[in-house]
Amino acid sequence: MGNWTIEEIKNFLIKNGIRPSFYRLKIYQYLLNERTHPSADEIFLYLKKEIPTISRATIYNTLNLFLNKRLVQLINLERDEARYDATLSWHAHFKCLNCNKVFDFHIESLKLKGVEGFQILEKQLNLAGYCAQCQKK
Amino acid sequence: MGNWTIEEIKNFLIKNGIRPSFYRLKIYQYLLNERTHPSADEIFLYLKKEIPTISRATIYNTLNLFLNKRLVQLINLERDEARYDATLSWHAHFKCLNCNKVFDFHIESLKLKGVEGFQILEKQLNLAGYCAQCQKK
DNA sequence: CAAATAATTATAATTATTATAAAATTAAAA
DNA sequence: TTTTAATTTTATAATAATTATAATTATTTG
Repeated sequence: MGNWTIEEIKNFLIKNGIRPSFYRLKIYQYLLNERTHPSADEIFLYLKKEIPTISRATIYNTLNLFLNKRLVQLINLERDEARYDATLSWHAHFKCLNCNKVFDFHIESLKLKGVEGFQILEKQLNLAGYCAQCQKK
Repeated sequence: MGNWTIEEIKNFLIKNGIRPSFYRLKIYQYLLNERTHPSADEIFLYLKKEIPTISRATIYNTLNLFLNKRLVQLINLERDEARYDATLSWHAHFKCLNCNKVFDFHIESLKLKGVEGFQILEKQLNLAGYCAQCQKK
C-alpha cells in the first residue's frame, strides 16, 4: 500500500476531467492503495477516523462520479451492498463465504456463444465459495 | 411457456424436500414457465393478479427457500434488485441498458488462473450493454 | 378430532442508496 | 482584493429492497 502520492493522484483526476477536491483525492487514494474492494460504508468508516466531518453523501457522490468517468468499476458480489474496484482490468472476484475476504483471479480466456450483434460494455465475473485458508478448518 | 404441469412441479418440489404448498407451486411454476429472470417484485405483481391475497413476504420466503435448496440461482445483474433464475446450468446473463431485457448466453469455455485450493460453489457472469435490436436505433 | 407443526400474512424494522436544499468552499470576474 | 458565480459538501429526508416479528391460518400427525 501507499505507492501513489497525493500529487500523482491529483494529476490523474485532473487528466480525467475531475476537479481534485480533498475528499475526492482521499477516496481515490483509499481505493488505489488499499485494494480491498471496499463498500461505500467501509470507505466512509475508514475516512471518518481521519476526517470526522466527512459525510456518507460525499462518498456516494464521489463513487458515482468515478463510476461515470470510468475510474472505478462496480462489483455486485453480494445482493445487499455494492463494492468498488480501482483496478479496471477484466478479472474475476471471489468471495469467501466464511471469512468474507475478496480475492482477485486472472481470467485467461472466456468464450461465449450467441453474442453476435450485441455490444458488451460491462462484464462481471463473480464467484463465491471457500478460500484455501478456510477450507483447512 | 407452459410446458411443466402443476403435478410435475409438485413431485419435483417433494423430491427436493419442499412441501408443495399452493403458493410455492405457483411461484416455481412462474419461474419455470416464464423464463424472464424476474425480480421478487415482478413475481409478486404477476401472481397478485390471479391471487390478490398473496403477500410479498411469501415471495421472499419462498425464493430464499428455493435458493437454500438450490432450486433457483440468484442473479445480481443490477445493484438495487435481485433476480431469480430456475435454470441452474452455468450461463451468462446480459442486460440491455436500453430496453432492460435480460438475455442468456451460453459459455463455451472459461479459464481462470490461481484458483488452486479454492472451492468454488457459485459462479455468476453478468454482462451489460446494448442488444442487437437497440443498437439499430 | 385435538395437538403440534408449518406456512402465510400484515406490519414494522433495517439498511443501502438517492434526492434535496442549505451551507461551505472554490473559482472566476470585476 | 472584493464580488459573484459555480461547485462541492453536508445534513437530512425520502425511497425502496429485504428481513424480522408476531399473529393468523392451514396442514399434518397421533
